[in-house]
Amino acid sequence: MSTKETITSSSVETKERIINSAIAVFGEKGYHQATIAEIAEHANIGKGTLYWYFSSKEELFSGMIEQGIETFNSKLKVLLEDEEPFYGNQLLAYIQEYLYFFYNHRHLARIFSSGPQGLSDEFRQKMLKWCEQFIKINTDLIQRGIEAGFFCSGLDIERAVAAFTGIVSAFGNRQFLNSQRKKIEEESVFIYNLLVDGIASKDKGEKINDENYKKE
Amino acid sequence: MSTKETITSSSVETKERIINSAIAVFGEKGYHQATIAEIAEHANIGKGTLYWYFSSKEELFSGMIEQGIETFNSKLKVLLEDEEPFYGNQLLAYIQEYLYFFYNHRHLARIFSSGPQGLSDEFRQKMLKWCEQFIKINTDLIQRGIEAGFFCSGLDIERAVAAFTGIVSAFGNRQFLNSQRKKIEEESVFIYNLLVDGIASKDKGEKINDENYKKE
Amino acid sequence: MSTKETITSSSVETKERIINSAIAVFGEKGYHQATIAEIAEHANIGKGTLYWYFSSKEELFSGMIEQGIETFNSKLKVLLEDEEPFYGNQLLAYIQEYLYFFYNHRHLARIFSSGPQGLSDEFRQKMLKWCEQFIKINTDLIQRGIEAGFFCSGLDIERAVAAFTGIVSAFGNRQFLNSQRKKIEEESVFIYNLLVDGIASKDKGEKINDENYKKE
Amino acid sequence: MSTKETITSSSVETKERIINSAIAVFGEKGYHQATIAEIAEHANIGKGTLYWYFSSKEELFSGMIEQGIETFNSKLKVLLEDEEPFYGNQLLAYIQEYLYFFYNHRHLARIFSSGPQGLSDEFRQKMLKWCEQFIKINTDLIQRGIEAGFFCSGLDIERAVAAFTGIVSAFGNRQFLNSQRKKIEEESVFIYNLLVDGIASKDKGEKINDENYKKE
DNA sequence: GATGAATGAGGGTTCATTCAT
DNA sequence: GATGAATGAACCCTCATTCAT
Repeated sequence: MSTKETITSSSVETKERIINSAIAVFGEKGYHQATIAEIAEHANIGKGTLYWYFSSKEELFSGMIEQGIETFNSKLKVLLEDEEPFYGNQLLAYIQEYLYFFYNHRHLARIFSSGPQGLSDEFRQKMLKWCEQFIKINTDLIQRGIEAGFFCSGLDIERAVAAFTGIVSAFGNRQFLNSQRKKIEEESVFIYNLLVDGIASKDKGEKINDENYKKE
Repeated sequence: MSTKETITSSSVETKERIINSAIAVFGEKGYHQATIAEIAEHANIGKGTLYWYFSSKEELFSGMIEQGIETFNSKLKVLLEDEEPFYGNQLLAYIQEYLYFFYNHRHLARIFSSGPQGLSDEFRQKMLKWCEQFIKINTDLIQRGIEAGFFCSGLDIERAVAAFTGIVSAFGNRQFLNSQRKKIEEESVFIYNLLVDGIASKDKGEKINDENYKKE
Repeated sequence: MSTKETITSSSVETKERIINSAIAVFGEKGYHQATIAEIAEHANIGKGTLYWYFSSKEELFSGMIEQGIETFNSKLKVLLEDEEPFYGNQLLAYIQEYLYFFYNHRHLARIFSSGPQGLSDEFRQKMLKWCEQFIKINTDLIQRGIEAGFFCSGLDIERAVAAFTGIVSAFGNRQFLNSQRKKIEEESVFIYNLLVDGIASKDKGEKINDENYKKE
Repeated sequence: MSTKETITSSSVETKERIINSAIAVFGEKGYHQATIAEIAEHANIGKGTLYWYFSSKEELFSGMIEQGIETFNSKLKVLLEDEEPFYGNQLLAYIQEYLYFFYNHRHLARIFSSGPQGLSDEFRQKMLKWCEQFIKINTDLIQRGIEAGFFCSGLDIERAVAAFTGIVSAFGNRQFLNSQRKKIEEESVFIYNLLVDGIASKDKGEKINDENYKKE
């Protein structure tokens, strides 16, 4: 290993350590309540060092999220590209991955649902971009389900994506609020079944469709 | 009307004005980014006056949320106590009320989803209490659905509540992010149908149950 | 005196105290080396109080200079508007006023000669405006001298103003460097005589004019 | 050329490059606003390298000025030692040299006029020494003029030096502020004539002397 | 009841300087 | 000789809170 590589690897290590500390501290306290001093201390570096790698608190925050999002997105993409003959299995794996991620990155989830209050327009733009990417992937998931004949052909995709995201987020937050990790596999199955069949008993009233809804 | 009453009514008015300003400013900026100065200015009073009605920023915040929650909860309770013979109609009305509230009180929604980061333990306790109340009401809703034979008898209520809350929140946030009001009625029907029947086509694979899941 | 007046007068007093402290501290240390903490301490107020009156360090600096400049300019204007039959007396009084001011406001003088390095464009604009005002007043002085037949009719006014300003500034700085106040009256007379007759002996070589300069 | 010499010459070169960068950056931004990082970058070296040649920012600053001053002083000295029969020519050449230098080294001029605010006592001492050297040279110039019978024999030399320095500095700064090079030759003649004869018309009132001044 | 001037702890950021490589 | 990552003291500024009027 050459000197240069050593230096580089050490630099990367420090940056990694900073990001991990950022995840820990931002995750626990939220953006505004977390302090640079605490993050630096957590990473065992001086405050100034942090500024060698990130030009501002916001950039650190943004960099941290970006990394997480990219990791997450790429994991989801891999799952989507899997050559699984039965779509249902793919869906189930996808839901599990989602819950795992929410469990391990509660702060990211919270940031996404709480919105980028009090941050720069630049950050807002980035958030928007991430959201779009995110929705795109989920849209792909649903789309594929329709193509596979798994979901109804007339499904309103946009709404389905919203519902899907909402359910998974809620389960993620629930894990956080209870501060205890549920068996993620069980939860995944529950969500899967809800999507597949709903939760109504089979002798329930009819579904509402445009026709009978208008009659009311 | 005696002088005292006049003063009192004026006090109530002022407190009301402060809360409304708090809703406006906290709603726009979030807790940490909103300042007492701005809220006081928005309410056309001096900062000192605000402290006469609320002993701290956090108390104001907490008071504001409490009011909103209580309004919301009581609305939902009224719906639940309605003597509606068909549970489905009740459920649909409930969903609509939910979405309307989210649309009109986006900030509260955001606060709930963003969690109580960086606030006192006392506040955290209150949040927990509100959450419990909230979950309780939703649990009642689902419970009633089971009793009415509308929902499956074996339904995991806790999970169903989480899923329900998540879906509705997601639709609420979507309205906010897109900055355009969707047709709430249509969205309600979509959610209703998802709960009733799921979104899968009817020639899909079987539901997963404990037995076939273990086999994988 | 009404309550309101009392409050106002107290506010004015505080602001005045801050400006005086700013004069003292900026004057001694220069802009970048002076700290808000020291100025506040010198004024016997909290740091935050300073920000109630001035929105930034630069605004305080700028406000301080503006006040000084305006005081100075108005003093000079009064001298110019004096109904003095003999221009020479007016000139002498003007020079004296100048030296007094330089002696009492060395920092202002220094700021003007050192230029607004490291400050905002807004400040730079203000400086430019002040400079113009300042040059305007001095130009009036010289102009009036020409009209009174005191200065040569063919005098290059712009250059004369530059020379005049330079001489007086140099005497002001000299007082500062030596840290001892010379007898300002004597210095004024010296400057006056230099302007009137130069410092050459009368059997010196001729003045240079366009003709004999070209011959060289 | 031996290796050692090569290294040494390279060292000298590097040091030279640092000083030139210092001139550029200090000149543009002023002492406190210039950063070591920027100077190093401008010189295309690492920050650490700069500290190998100069032990501190202040020492760099001081070294830079010293070099400039010495260059200037030696130029002026050469002019003084010139064997010119007519003093007026020497004076004129001196003035021109002055203006040229100011034009080419505006930053040094500014530093001198802005004073050593916020720097160490050691630096202040150096500044004082340089000032003295500088005044000494100018004093020599004026002294020589008196000896040559060009200036009045009773001239107050100290004051004459101050006035002379002030005038030339003002013309130098003017060049800088206007950002356009005046015709230095013309300006020199103006200054020369002002020194020789003043700027008053010849039917002006009398010079003020101790006798008639006291009468007022 | 109402006000707003005063406070000061606390946080983000800069930058001269050091030192291991 | 040369480098640049690491450091931390110091500074400007914000803002919740208080209190005399």
